[in-house]
Parts: sequence; C-alpha cells; structure tokens
Amino acid sequence: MSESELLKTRREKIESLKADGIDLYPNDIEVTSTTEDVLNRLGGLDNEALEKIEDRFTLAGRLMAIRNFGKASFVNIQDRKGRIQAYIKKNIVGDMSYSLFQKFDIGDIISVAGRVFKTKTGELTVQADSIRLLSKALRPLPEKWHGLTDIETRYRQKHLDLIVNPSVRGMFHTRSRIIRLIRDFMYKYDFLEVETPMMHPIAGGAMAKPFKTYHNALGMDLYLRIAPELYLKRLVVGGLERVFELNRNFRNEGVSTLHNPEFTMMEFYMAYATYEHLMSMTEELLTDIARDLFGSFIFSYQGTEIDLTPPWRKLTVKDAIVAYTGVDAPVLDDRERSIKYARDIGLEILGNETLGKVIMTIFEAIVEDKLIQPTFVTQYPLEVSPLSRKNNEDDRFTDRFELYIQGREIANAFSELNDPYDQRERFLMQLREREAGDLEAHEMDEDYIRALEYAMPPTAGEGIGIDRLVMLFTDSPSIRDVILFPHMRAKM
RNA sequence: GGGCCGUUAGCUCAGAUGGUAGAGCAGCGGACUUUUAAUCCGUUGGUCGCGAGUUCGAUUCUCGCACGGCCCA
Repeated sequence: MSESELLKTRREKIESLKADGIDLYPNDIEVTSTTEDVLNRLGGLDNEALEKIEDRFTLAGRLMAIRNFGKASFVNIQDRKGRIQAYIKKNIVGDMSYSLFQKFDIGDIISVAGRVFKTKTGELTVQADSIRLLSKALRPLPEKWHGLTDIETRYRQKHLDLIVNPSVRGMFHTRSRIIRLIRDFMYKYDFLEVETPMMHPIAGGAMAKPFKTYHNALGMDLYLRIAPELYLKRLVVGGLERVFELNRNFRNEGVSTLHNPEFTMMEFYMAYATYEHLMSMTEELLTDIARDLFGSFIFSYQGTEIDLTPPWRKLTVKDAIVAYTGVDAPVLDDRERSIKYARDIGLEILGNETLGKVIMTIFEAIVEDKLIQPTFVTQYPLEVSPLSRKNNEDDRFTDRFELYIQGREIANAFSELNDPYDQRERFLMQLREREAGDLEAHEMDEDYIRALEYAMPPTAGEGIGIDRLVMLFTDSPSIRDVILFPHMRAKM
C-alpha cells in the first residue's frame, strides 16, 4: 500500500465518521488529570482500595497502542507526563461509542473518562465509561517496537521524534531545567537579565564570520550577531553593573556534531570582578547543576567519567602546551622557533601568523581534546584576545580563561579591557590581521570605543555555551540532539 | 573541503554474482471481554534516493548528483 493509499484509507474513514455526524475536531474537552496525576495518586493502591475511590478522571492524549479483544480493548494514551492504560468495554461505553472507537487509529488524539482499577497484571487502568475523538490523525505513526531511528527523519520531523521517543522529550525537559537553574543562579547573584540587538551594524564581540542581511527602510546592511558582548558592556558603562543575556548567537560556519549555525549562549558581565572571580562562579554554577541533576559531582559522558569536584585544574596556555608536547618552554616565546616547531609536528602554518596565533594553533591541535576533566586554561595571547585586559606581569598575555571539559570549550571569560586607548590599539591590530586575510579578525567599532570613553568600571565577563553544556549534562553525542530544530540542508 | 559508509513498503530491516523484491510491525477483513511487542486466520501495499552509462535486460555493475552519518582538516 503506497502512502497515498494509506492516506486514502484514513480519508475514507474520516468521510464515514463525518457522515455519521461525528465532529472530528471538537474543542470542548475538560481534562481533569494528567497520566502522572492518576498514577502518582492511585498507583500504590490495590483493587480493594481503588473500589472505594469514587473519583472519575478525564484524561486526554495521543492514542499510542490498541489491543483489541472484540467486545473490549486496551489502549495506551500518552500525554505530556507519560502514558496510562485504559480499558474500553462495549457493554460499559455502549454500542454507539464502541463502534465509533473501532474507527480510531493509533496516533489520534482522544480522551477517556472513568474510574480507575488494576488489571490482573497489576497495571493501573482507566475503566472508560466514555471515550471521545478529539483530533483525527491522517498519517500513521512509526512502528511501535523499533520506533523511529532514522536520524535524518528524527531531525527533520522533530514532532515524530518527540511523539515516539520518550528520551527525546526527557532531554528537552532537562535542557529547560538547566536553563532555569542558570537563571536562578544569576538572579541569586543580583544579575539583571537583558535583551540586546540580534541585528548588528558591525558584527563584533567575537572572532567569527557573520550572516548578513539588509534593512530596506534604513537602507543598511545588518549582521546577525556573533556575540552580544559589546552591547552588554555598554550596559555596564550605563551602570547596570551585573547583567546577563541568555539567547542565540549566529555564526556562519559549517555544521557538525559540535556546531549549529545558531546556538545559545549565556553571557554575563560583572563590574568590580576579575576573571579569577569568574572561575569560582563557574565552578559553583556547574556544580549546582550537577548536584540538581545527578545529586553528585561525578557523572558519565559517552562512557567517560567526568568529575566536577572543585577546585578545577588551572594551567596557562603555554604550560599546557609544554605539558602535552614536551616542547622546550622558551620555544613558545619565539615566533620563528614556534612556527618551525608547529610545522615539525605537521601543522599547517602560512608563515605570516603572529606568535599568539601559532601558539593557539598548536594548543588547539595538541592540547584541547586531551582536557577531559574540567580545566581552566588561562593567559591567552594578546593577539587572539582583542577585548581582554592585559596581564599585569606579562603584557603579551591577557587575563582570560577558557573552560574545557571533555576536550570541548564550554566557557570563555576574561577581565574586560576598559582602557579606550588600548581598545583602539587592539582593534587596529585586528584590522591589520583582516587586511592580511583573516576574515574572522575583529572589526573597528568606534561607537563602542566612545562608550568606553565614558569609563567602564573594572569588569569581568563570561560566555557559556549552553548547547554544549546541555550535551555534557544529558550525555548527548551531537549538538543536534539538544536543539529542537537543528539546521539541515534543504531537501528537494 | 577530503575519505569511508548509508539511502529497498508508513516504520524497522532482509535480499539478489544482472532476469523489476521479502519479513516483522502498522494498514485492511475476520475471531476473541484483564491485554500490554496481546494472540490466531486471511490479505493489500514498492519509480529498490535521483540522473546518465554499460547491457537483450539495471533495483543489483560503472559514473555523476542529492540527502544523511562517521572520521579527518
């Protein structure tokens, strides 16, 4: 039977129901309970006790299974909380209702109402005295046993994935919970949640390629933001000393198990704090989440045990490279020797890179994926940190850290550069990089510099990649598992 | 961007060294008033991802393309 024939069968069924005067899409149901309500309240009782419960429950949801015995049937109904079984007996619901019920299909939205009993096998079951069709399904659901496993269909038809795969629903509940815990944490520390522009005249605040769009009335190019950073810091200048924004960023990059072109970040800025304060805050935030989700600081990600027990390891970029490659530390102070070393270990170096870039290339190639347990990597080179404050002892480096867990960058933070003269120099340095062909180098932002000229308090700021954090806490192998509608190539 | 793998019924999967395909579930018809992958009997259903080439003949072989997955950069 082709799909059109399956659809045809359903359509004929619908026509015959309509002919019988049945409303296929009524809107007057009054649901009294969820499956969870009923199971929690009565699941522990035996039939003797249940017989004393006079209450009648009305539940609604999707019809997920039918086991038909001729004059009686068992069905499973799924609502947002779970599933419950109902028992439909012809001599209770009546001939009319029962013959209508025979035309129900798996996938229909229905309601059942009745008292509750336990079957021989001990399953709490609604003894339906009434059953209604609330919304008719035209298309069949995936198979009940194997379900839907085709990854492409699961991503492209998320509604199906959500209907038939309970763990997918569970994952998005956990995602929501994590985000709520983060907000609670920020409120606890007196941060103000704000919303800054998604469309920027200059795509700043990060090193990435933006998406471009155009505003007709204003006659100007706009870019989808790659980061809210520069706007949030303007707010700190404005006296909102503690702000955060939890929202989407857009970067014009490829897709992979770790990258979606739009992704969720939490960025926060805290006046009178340093990047060192943010390290302990980050430890506190992530351990709070772990405690809430697991009741433990230790959990498993894709078979690897992750231990968030603080304090987490801290090491500088340079020390990390030395530790994981064995290279002589002085090599990393010398551009020529670093380039030679990078090439010796097989890395692609054009030859015009700054020392800082060469160091980061080595770091990303050798060190990154080995940082499994939570590790703060600190002291990033100045050339790759155009918005970070210089370190007081060594001005070739910045007061910045990135948090790595499971070989992945989870957070990026620094003491903010609030010296407008220095900031201008940094932007100019970036412009030279851009002219040398680096499309991801930061652009000049005069408006932002002018804001700094009104004086920004000493401030530290951080961005936390929410999708990757959720992946970690939900044991999800792909970013597409934690995003409801991951981007896919258009098909057909 | 490169390499490898995949794409067969609504879903999950078999399969043929080239002669146009099967199962289970779902569907349809029938039996069945405590099942839960209900069971039993019967039964429908396919442009074998798309396009070209080779061939008497291609879903199978070859090439290209699309989409997806994994790995690498």
